[in-house]
Amino acid sequence: MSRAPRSAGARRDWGSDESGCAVMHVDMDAFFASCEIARRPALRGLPVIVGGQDRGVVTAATYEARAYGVKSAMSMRQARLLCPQAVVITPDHALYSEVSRGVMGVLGEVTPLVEQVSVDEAFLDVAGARRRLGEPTRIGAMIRERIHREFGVTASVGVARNKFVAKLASTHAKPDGLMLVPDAATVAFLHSLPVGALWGVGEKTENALASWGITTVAELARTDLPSLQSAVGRVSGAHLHDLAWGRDPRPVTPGREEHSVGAETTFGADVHDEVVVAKRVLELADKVAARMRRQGVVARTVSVKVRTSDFVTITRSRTLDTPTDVARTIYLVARELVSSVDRRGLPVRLVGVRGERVLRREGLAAQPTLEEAADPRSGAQRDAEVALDAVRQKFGRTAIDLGA
DNA sequence: TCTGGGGTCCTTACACTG
DNA sequence: TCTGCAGTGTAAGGACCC
Repeated sequence: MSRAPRSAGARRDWGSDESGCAVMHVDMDAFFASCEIARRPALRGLPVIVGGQDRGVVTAATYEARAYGVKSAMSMRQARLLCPQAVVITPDHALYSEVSRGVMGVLGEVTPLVEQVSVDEAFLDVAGARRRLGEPTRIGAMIRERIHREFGVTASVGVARNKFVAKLASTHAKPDGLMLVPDAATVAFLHSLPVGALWGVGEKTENALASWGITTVAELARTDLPSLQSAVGRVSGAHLHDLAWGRDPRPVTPGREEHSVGAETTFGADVHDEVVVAKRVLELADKVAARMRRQGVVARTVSVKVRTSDFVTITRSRTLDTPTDVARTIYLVARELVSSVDRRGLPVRLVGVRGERVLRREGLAAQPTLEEAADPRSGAQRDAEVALDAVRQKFGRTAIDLGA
C-alpha cells in the first residue's frame, strides 16, 4: 500500500497524447485487504484491516477503514482505537503470493518487459506491445479488467514517459483508476506536487528540505544544484533535482536479482534471557538458509540486527571466508555477533539475521569450498539441511526443526 | 500502551595496501 | 624506515520503500 503523499490538484485530466509514453506502472489497490475480500465476499463494504495481532502494525486497510484515519504502518493498537468496528485479519502471505503470481502472469502476457517491484506492483515497458494491443491506456484498461475479472481485486495504472512519473500517475489514479501523464505535461504535473511525492524523500529529508524553505517539487526544481546538495547530500541532491524535472533514465529491467536474504522477528514481550534470544537466532538462521537454498544463492556476509527495549537498533556484520547457505554456519556467526552487542543491560525487543552480498551457488558447488576443505563436516551439514528441506516440502514447514 | 518485516541504497569511518 | 596519499574493502548506521 503506497504511502506517498498525493495532491488533489494533480488528480485531473492532463491530456490524451500518448506518444512518448511507453512506461506503465500497475499497482494493486489495498492489495492484502482486497485478497481477503475476494476470498470472503461478505466483507465487501466493511472496514477491514490486515495486520499483526499484539505488537504489530497495519499492513493494509480497505478504503472504508481509511475513512476513519487508519493508515498503513500505524500500530494496530491505534488503528483499533480509531476504528473499533473494523474486521481485523492476520496476514496470509501464501494467499497474497498466489494472487500476485497470477497477476504477474497476466502482465507477462502483455510484454516480457515486466519488472516486478514488490508483491503488488510492477513496471511494464509497452513500447513493443503497442502494435499488437493498441495504445498504452487501452492496454492498461485491458489489464485492469482482466485482473478484476480473474482475481476479484482492483488495480490502478499509471502511464507516462518513465518509471518515476508512471509510479506517481498510478498513485494519483487510486483507487481503481487509470491516469495518463503525457510527455508534454510531465513537468506541470510534477510541479503541482508536494516535495514528499519524490522518490527518496521521507520524513527526515522532507524536514531537511523544509528548513531550506523547500516544500514543493516546483521549489526544489528551481533551487540551484549546489544548495540542494549541501542540504541533502551530493548523490541525493542530484537525484532529486533530476526527478523534479521529470528525468529518470532507469529502464524497465525484468528479472532483478536480490542482494540479500533476511528474516527478523519482534518478541511478544521483551526478552532478557540469552538462551531465548539464541534460540530465536537459530530459527532465523534456519529460515534464511532454507530460503537461500531454495533461491540457489549463497551469502558472503552475515549480518544481525538487535533492537533493545528503548527502540535503539544496533547492527553487526561479518564477511565470511567462504560464501554459505548452511544454517549452522550462519547461526554460529550470527550468535557471536548478537553476543558482541552491548545492550546496556536492556532486554531485546527484536532480533534479525540476514545473508548479504549474495551470489548464485552455481559454479561454487562444483568444487569443495574452502569451508568444506577446512571442516569436512560442513559439507555433511549442508547435505543434512537439504534433506531437511525435502522433509519440510513433503510434511510442512513445522514438521522438523534444526537442533542447536 | 507507540512504533512489523521484507528489502535497497547512501554516507561515513576506518583499516589495509601500494 | 618513515610519512603522506589515494584507492579499495569492510563495517555500521540511517533513510527510505512497499
